[in-house]
Amino acid sequence: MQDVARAAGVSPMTVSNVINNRPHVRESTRAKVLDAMDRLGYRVNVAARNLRAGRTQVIGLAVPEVDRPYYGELAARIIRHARAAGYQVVIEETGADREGELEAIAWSRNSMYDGLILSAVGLGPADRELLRVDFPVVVLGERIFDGPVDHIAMPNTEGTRAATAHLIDRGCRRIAMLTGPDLTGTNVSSLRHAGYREALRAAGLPYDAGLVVPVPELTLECGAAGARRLAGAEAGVDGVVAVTDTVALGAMRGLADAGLRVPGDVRVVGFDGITVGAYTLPSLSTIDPGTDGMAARAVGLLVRRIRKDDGLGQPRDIIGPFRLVERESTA
Amino acid sequence: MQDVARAAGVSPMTVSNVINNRPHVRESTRAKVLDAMDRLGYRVNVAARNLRAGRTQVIGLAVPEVDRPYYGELAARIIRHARAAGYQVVIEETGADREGELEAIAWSRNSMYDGLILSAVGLGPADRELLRVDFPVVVLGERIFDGPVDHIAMPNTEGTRAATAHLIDRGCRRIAMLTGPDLTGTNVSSLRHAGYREALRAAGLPYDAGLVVPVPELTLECGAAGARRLAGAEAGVDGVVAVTDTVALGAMRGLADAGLRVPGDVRVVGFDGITVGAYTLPSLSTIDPGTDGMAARAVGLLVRRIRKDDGLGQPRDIIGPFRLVERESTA
DNA sequence: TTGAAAGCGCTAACAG
DNA sequence: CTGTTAGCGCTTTCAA
Repeated sequence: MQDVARAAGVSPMTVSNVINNRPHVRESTRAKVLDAMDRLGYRVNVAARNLRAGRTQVIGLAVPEVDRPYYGELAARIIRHARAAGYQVVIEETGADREGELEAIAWSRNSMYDGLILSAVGLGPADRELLRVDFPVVVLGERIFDGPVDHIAMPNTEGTRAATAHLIDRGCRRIAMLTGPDLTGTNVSSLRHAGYREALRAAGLPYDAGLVVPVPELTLECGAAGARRLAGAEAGVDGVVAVTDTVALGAMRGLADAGLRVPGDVRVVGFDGITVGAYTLPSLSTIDPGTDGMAARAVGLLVRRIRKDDGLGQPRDIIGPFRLVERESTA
Repeated sequence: MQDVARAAGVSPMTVSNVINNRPHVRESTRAKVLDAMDRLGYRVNVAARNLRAGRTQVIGLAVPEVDRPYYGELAARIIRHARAAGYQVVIEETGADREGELEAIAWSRNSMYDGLILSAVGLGPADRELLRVDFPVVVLGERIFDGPVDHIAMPNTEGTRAATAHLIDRGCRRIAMLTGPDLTGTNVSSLRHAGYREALRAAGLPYDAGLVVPVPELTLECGAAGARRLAGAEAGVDGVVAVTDTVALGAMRGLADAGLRVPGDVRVVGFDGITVGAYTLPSLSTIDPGTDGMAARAVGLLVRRIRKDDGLGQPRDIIGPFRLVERESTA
């Protein structure tokens, strides 16, 4: 910048004014500066600007795993909304555990980001105080109500209850659930499992622990293996509620491997509304939590916190709406 | 930091030494400093460190669209390799066009990133000179050979040739291709189309332009629509080569909608080796270009360029190996 | 409309 | 083992 100023015969301040399109610069001066910038191939140094400004225009996004379709779609939407608000997004993987999530928070405070969107699956109400940081954080998807930060939850229990009720509605009577490994606490699996259980109770159906199959990871592979295990162990299963769409897609594969047809023998419903579910054979019925809306709200809230927008007041707890999407897998 | 230094009764330099785990700090001093840091809730200011160091430990990754499974998986792998090398990753979307890609390069030069991995689909040999920047760039996936930057190409033509030959091997004689919109130049679609054509010629099969169906975007939706269009317009098609796995999955859906069975009536093969293809019904045969290997090489090369590692010499052009993965869709 | 001075927070180089 | 000096490149403030 010094160089440009010298080459243009002006002060660095004037160069700065030109770069930032500030008024009160004579046209001829502006032209001289632009010309010098061009000749010298000048680029602003973002690091210096950040230091001076005390912010980076970068937000962090911490998700369990980027290559799970749901998080890929979530990340894409967050990136777009952030960009629209003038922010770049750095993606971190937490590995779907509590430690990774806490680490993401700790890192963020190194002022590399102006704020953090944390898609949490491992944190629970007990970690409430650990979220008390002097730094804008929005937590997505986990149920830590009345915590110190803004929080956008999914309608986990309600959605799964609706999904299960939908199967019952379609005539299923022996409905299994494929869940994650941990049914204690307030993680996604236990909340969705609760919804499954509530729907059974509401319909007067028995809860059979043998029909609840935990899978170690929420992946296609584990979903397929879980479904095969289920098909081998339990007879007469006519419905499967999967904790996520990815697990559901794996399950449809596993059921086919076991010689069961979907929806003929077994109906299947997932949760998340990922795109590919609309195109599989059969297409997958699911609970759509409105991912784009969640992304928009998360970015919007975070940006307002970063800008210290008053009128936001206390941390907010938001639960979005959901929509049951009926497709072929429950037809 | 000043504050910490004052609180600990030492100089800022000593605080810096403690933070960076440098030797030659007496244990008692280190303890005092750590204590002061703790009490004051001190965090290093990354912006200042970046300014001082002239680098950010951040690399940019520009991809067409984050929520296409292939790019999601690619991004995940790049993030992991980058992290292992001590770098964070910012993801930018180019929107799959040349302008977006050039913009990504221009932005990067604003020294926000130490380097850029550009997954290019719109740039062509004509843009070779535009890549001549004083800034480490690795181009992924596009065929700009002998350009000014390192370049990791996919075996587009060879892979599609093998995929098509595989269909011929399986007895297909009227093989269609679903491609992207542009078959001129050196984009992914035209290169893969060339492989398709080569394989037909090698087998002595006629090339029928009516069997080449361009789709406007490489999405599930367009793949499905393209397949339906194909099924309506051409009779006796017994094989489909899709330009990507995503298009292939859409196509399997579209063929089913048209009453055609895969692989009974029509065999389908894709390209990219995305995970979900192993779990669909039927599972998708594909050309696996070794995405993780590409990601590792891209990050490795970029990091060496950033570190000005000599011994790398001239920009490199690398074409990875590929592997035909035979699954149910071509059984 | 333009410029001079000062400092954001950190660390390399060197001195003690 | 610890401290001093200086400067990375930018922009806010105030003066000309």
